Amino acid sequence: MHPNEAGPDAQDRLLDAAERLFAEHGFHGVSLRTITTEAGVNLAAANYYFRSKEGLFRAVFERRVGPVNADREALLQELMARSAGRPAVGEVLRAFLEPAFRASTSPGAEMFRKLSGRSSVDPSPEVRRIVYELYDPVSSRFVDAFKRACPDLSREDLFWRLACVFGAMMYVRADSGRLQRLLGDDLNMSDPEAAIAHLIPFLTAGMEVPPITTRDENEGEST
Amino acid sequence: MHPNEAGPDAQDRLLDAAERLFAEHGFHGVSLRTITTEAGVNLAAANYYFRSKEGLFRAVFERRVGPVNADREALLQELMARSAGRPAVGEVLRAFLEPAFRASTSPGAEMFRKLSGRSSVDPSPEVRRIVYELYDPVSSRFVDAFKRACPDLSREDLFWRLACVFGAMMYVRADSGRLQRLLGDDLNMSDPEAAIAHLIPFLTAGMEVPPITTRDENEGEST
DNA sequence: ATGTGATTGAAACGAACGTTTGACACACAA
DNA sequence: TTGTGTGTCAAACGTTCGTTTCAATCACAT
Repeated sequence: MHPNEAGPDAQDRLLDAAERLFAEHGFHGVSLRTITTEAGVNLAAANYYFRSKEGLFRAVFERRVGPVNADREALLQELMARSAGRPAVGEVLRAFLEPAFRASTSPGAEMFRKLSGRSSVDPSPEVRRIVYELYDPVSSRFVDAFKRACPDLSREDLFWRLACVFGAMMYVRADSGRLQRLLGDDLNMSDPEAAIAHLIPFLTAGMEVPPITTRDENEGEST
Repeated sequence: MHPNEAGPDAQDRLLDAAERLFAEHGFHGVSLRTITTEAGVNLAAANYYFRSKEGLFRAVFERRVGPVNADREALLQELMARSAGRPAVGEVLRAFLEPAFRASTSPGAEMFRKLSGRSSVDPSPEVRRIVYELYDPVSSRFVDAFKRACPDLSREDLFWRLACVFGAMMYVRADSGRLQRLLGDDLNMSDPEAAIAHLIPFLTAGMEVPPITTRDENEGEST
């Protein structure tokens, strides 16, 4: 390649610009022309490097999700070893949430958290599909961990409670600005440590509420 | 108007089709041609009745948000009177959540819940702006109610906890299908009564956790 | 019957979209 | 020096977009 020394190369500048603009306008809300202009590269570069607009979108996620998944796996494995397979639910939450908020403090990482949160409930099915494919393998291992941490919960109870966990995590990562409108602009949702410090106690308390539905007899736990 | 007896008129069919397609593909992910074809009306009808694509989107929301806001206002007013201005947080949650899930059982209303949840963190700022404008007046009254229900919480604590509340509500309304992928297709997030029954205990427990940050002296409560 | 205002219809508008092309510039090994 | 692969560039491809136009059509009061 012939770019060089100073600054990131075209591929990285493209990913950075796409990360920001996809987060701020959505996949269908921003054009490759806008992205490539912002990145300072030629329009054709996007298709050259990433085959298509969707390929660029996927590449933005692949760059960030890999490290998050690795951190989550490592924390979960360590937790499982330490707790002999019966972890406290608060510890599972910590292993799940910390990598999601703490992974890298670069300015691009904050943009990606917004993009990831917003894409998790994006109306476009192709957007959600890409996101889920990348997060699912590790997420399903955490579902197992939650089952072990809350053995008294029926699948239905766990379903609804994980909806609260995922929803809260996603809403904070998305940082839509709504609550700042309602409570004051001085408040800030982008501090990873504050997010962790507040979310874990809240969600732990919710997970520890006594079961609502009765646990079905034939629900085996998948050892 | 000259349509009649049988079936909804062009305007309503347009709103119904738009409600579904916006929910499934997003504002920028579906075209007026697709919407008008699905509604069985001429392409020009969308601009004729609603001035623009954005006008149609806004009209979809206005049709549904009005009743939700009215229900919320009524429940909150009744709660405030009954509790002499010091409501239990679980009751505030109930007054906030029940109208959001229960408002109408028509098939269109279920589609709108998805649309509303997904639009709350939509990457496009123009989408979020429309949604917030319609929900905010009543939502800010609920913020006050939460302040009264949790007088020991600092603004920062309340901020993070309401993020969990909004996030959980929005995630369940959005019904992205993610948790069904992880836990099983037999589970169902679209039952309003089940959502209410599970969310309220979970979120109440989270709201009642002891304060994390210390309450600032000069934070006055707005009587 | 006639005029009027509201609605529908087919067609076209210019603009913007994702993508492709082919010529050109560069680095580096042979 | 020559050949090869990689990257850049301006330009164009065909398609689709939101929106507008204007004539045709309808229900209905006059």
